[in-house]
Amino acid sequence: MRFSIQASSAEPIYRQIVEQVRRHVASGQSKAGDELPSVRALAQEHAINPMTVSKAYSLLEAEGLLERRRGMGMVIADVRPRGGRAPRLALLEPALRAAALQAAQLDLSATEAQTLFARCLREHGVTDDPTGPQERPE
Amino acid sequence: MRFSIQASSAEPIYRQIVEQVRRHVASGQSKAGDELPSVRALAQEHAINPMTVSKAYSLLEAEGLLERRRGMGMVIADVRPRGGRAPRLALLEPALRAAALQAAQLDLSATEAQTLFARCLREHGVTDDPTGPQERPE
Amino acid sequence: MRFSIQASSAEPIYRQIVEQVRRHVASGQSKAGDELPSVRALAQEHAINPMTVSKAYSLLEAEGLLERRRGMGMVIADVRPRGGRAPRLALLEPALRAAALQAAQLDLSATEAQTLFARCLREHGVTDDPTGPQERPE
Amino acid sequence: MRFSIQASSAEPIYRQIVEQVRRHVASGQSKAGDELPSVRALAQEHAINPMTVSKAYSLLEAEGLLERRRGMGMVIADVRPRGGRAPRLALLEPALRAAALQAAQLDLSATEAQTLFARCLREHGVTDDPTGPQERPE
DNA sequence: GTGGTCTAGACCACT
DNA sequence: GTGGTCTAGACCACG
Repeated sequence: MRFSIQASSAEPIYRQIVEQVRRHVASGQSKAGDELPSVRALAQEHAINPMTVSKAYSLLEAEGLLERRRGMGMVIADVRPRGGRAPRLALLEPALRAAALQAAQLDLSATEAQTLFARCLREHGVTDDPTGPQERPE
Repeated sequence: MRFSIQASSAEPIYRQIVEQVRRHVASGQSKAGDELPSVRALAQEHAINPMTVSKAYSLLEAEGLLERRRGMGMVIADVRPRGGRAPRLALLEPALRAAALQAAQLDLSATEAQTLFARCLREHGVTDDPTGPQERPE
Repeated sequence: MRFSIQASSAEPIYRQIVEQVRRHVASGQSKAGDELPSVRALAQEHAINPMTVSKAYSLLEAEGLLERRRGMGMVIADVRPRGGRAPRLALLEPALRAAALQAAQLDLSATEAQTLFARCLREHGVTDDPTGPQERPE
Repeated sequence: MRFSIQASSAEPIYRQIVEQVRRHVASGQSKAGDELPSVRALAQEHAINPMTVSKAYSLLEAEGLLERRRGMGMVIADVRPRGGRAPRLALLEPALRAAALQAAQLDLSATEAQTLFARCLREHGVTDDPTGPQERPE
């Protein structure tokens, strides 16, 4: 599993890790039993403090998303494989609700907002190319 | 001008105030000379610390968006009405970029993300109905 | 709220704090809105590192038992006032189950185990006196 | 001799083994000369690291409870059979003291705690059926 | 090798 | 004043 850490971001480093693991699991890119990079390895790779990584892992363990295999590192916990897209959309919704609120306060039109969003999606490589995990529409 | 303050939000209170004033002005819902609620009134109404309100107002004053009228509180400064959508869209873009990044990490399709966004916009009353402040060519 | 911290215990300090807050709330000795000692105050009182206290508070916040009042410290969250004894007994049960398992492996009789438990309860000031929390000999 | 190992427990695996052997011997269910499962057998049966089993056995050997018979594995050492209940009760007491402390902090009554303990004992098959060594307390 | 805990101290943000 | 974050380094426990 590859992490992208931005020390300059306003989002705390430990939280960047937490969120990325959550999304990685929710999107099915990580499955139960998959190993995570060791605290020390991840810390060294991104030149951050091991305790910062450890904090992120501990939170994920408390959340039940990770399991500690003593002496052997952390692995993705055996969370129920929640089939549909629904859980992933639920993770995205807060960000979109916040954006919609801002659009309302800015008195923009729906088309303006959606056109801008479409551009942002393209810039991040989000398309309708069905190459990802296949799932039945609900 | 009505404020919506959420003490439980991750966004600092003073920043919530700043952003809401910015959007209100950018969208033309507040015009030069409009008065803002007094520090004490706003603080009492939302049960927050007056210093927090004062900090927000001071930032906006430093930004040039507000002016301090002695004995009369703060009023919207005489900023040139910037007609176009461009500035308002620029204010919205960061939120949408963040959402697009999350959609990418969640491995969602563009259609899924936009369908959800459309729903969020509707829930916040954002439509294509041209009832808001019209764009005025200079 | 008074804390009893034993640095020599095998139980980590941050966990001692977490458990004591949990029990304090479960037993009704702390109610929603009650303030906790500040991180620095608690750290200084027991000569421990502020970060250790902060870790405990953060875990309790993630658990929903505490709320952060920004710039004003932590308070007991508005958890549903769970009336009965049932939740409190549930918190005690794991310890008693472990003890019962040990009694079984030691091939002790029920009376022997219960007599010993009765003595332990007395030593900790647990009686049937229905007058609320009494001072306990330490 | 049957072991019950829980990798998910907070108690270290090696310690689970040590404690179970101790109780087995203290209760007379294992006698001097009885063989223990081999390190490899025990490790394989519970899918744990052989070094973990070996560590437990070594501790017990250092304690004098086990003896290493070359080529024959470990056997229970020739410890004097200490007839009384006192040693066995002493092994149980720490668990009960911890439980009593929790009961005190939870502001439970003695009767509540003991009723719950009685149920836990029954669930583990601990009765007053006089199958073990009889003795009169005090 | 793994993660856990704690310390000491710095700096930041919010109220 | 409050808590949050991060660092650097130490020591421990486990496998």
